[in-house]
Amino acid sequence: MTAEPIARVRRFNRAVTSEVGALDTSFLGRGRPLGAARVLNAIGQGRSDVAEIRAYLGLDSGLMSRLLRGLEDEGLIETVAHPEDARRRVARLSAAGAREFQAYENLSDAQAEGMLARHPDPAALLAAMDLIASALGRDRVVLEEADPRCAAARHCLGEYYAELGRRFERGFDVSLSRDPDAGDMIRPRGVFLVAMSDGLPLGCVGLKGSGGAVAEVKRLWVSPAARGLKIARRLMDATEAAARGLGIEVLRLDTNSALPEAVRLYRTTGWTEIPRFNDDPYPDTFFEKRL
Amino acid sequence: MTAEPIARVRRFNRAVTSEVGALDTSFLGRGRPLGAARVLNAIGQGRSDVAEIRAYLGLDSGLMSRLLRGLEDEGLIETVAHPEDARRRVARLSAAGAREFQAYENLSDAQAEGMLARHPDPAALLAAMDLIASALGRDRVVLEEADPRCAAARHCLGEYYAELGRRFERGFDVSLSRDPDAGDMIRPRGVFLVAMSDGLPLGCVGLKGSGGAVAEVKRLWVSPAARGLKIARRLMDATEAAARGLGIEVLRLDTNSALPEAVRLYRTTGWTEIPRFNDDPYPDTFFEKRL
DNA sequence: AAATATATCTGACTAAAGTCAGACATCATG
DNA sequence: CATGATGTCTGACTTTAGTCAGATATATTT
Repeated sequence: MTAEPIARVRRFNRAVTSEVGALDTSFLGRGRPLGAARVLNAIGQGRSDVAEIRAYLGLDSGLMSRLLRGLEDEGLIETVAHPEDARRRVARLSAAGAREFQAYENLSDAQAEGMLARHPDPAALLAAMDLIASALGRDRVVLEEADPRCAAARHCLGEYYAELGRRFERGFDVSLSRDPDAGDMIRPRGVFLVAMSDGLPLGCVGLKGSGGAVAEVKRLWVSPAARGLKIARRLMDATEAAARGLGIEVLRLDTNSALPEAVRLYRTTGWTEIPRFNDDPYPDTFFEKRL
Repeated sequence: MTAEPIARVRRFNRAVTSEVGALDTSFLGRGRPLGAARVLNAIGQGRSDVAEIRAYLGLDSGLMSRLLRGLEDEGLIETVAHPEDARRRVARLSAAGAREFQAYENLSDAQAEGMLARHPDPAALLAAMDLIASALGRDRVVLEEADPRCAAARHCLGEYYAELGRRFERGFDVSLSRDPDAGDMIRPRGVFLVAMSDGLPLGCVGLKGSGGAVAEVKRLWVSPAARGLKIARRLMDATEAAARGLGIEVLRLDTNSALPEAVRLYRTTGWTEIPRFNDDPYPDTFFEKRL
């Protein structure tokens, strides 16, 4: 790494600024000023409360009012009083507004698709984008309880299995492992948590309950794009809190010494190593924690 | 990769847009409107011809004229007629303007430094940024003749040696290899080419001449951030052209089967495999091309 | 019920950005 | 040297974004 790190960050900034500038003008390309386009998009994304949009876009109340009136005159939105508080207003897209919003979506999709299509290694490009977006949005990673069979969870589990396949010398085959039943990782028996960053799942963990006082932590995974951001730590803390809420008294987990970051995390967060407690062929290290 | 690729690109766009927005407002933080700040920066970056700046920033001639007048009134720039064409004007920073430009530079540097400092793995972040910036600026990669001892060349060679160290089973030690003399890769004996993308060196190649009709191609390398963009191909084509210009009739090179992309490139671009022609311990494959 | 707080709207304003037509000087070409 | 093209400048204009001070209606608190 001889080249100046700061110069490289600034080169990156220049590159994306000109690209993003092109994106902005494409928004203007639909003959609508940026302010109005931003409000239309905010409404299209599901923000309906006018005050919420105002806070999100950082707009003055007077300006916001005029922008809404303009979109209404164009027939793109409708506003009504909030059912629970008649001072507030809620906005929603009309049929024409939905079409217009979709046109903006299509422009963005086309731009994104073009960028991928032009690159010789789209997977590498996506990995780099995920890394940067996760770094910039590190404060906006939220943990959500999810069904282990939902799309976000399946994405995480797929990546988790693929990574075990790469890291274990003899690969990894889920069918040989004791794949937990989804029902055991849903309330009231257990929970499944996904770490989401602006729509992209970046990590997961499962708490597999049995109905008794002992439960198992399974499937802890964090995307390579987000390692070092303390997401695993947050997932584990949230799992423990959920376990306490379910009346669980003892947590157990199995892992493998080929995953040293995981082992290190357990050792530094109050887990104690215990003898093997199952006959799964993959794990070689076992931990327990009393809550 | 279950998650929608296009959704991931758009997540990246959102993340950098808000970051770049924050950068823009920091420019406004110095009490100067964005237009004037952009012109000042363009001049600071060495663009002096007014027409060129106008084209670069996409400004109307009237607006440009007023922005220049404003900066002149502030005492930040001076404009004079172009020495070869009195219709055109050239602008340059005054001492006060240079200080003001430096203040903007420092803001940008601090922002870049902060981004790196906040990340757990700056090297990975930089690699991702290089990859994306190279992908976005792929059309702006230019080949330049350089001294093999200059900073850009040394950067490339350092990365090249490091990569050989990783790819060869027994590592790589330059001192055991036949390191060409810099003088042999400079005109009139040879050339050294560097592929530059907005200031960052992305690849290199050396033509090592001996004064005779036979010369050797050495040190072909392309940054992992820019693989697949046909830079190696362009470097080799430029090398051949330069060799022809130097009156060279036969090119040779040695390589290693641990570098299959390189071997594939040579095979598909008119090189023919020949018997070993040196006793360097590292190469195991040898090629020749008649010009 | 009165006082206060909140959310939106309206009118009057400013700053910045951008557009357009024409003036002017200079250069290139026949 | 006349003609047309080019680059900059000026004045008059519009659009967009944003600010601020009330006005109005509704909710919350005392």
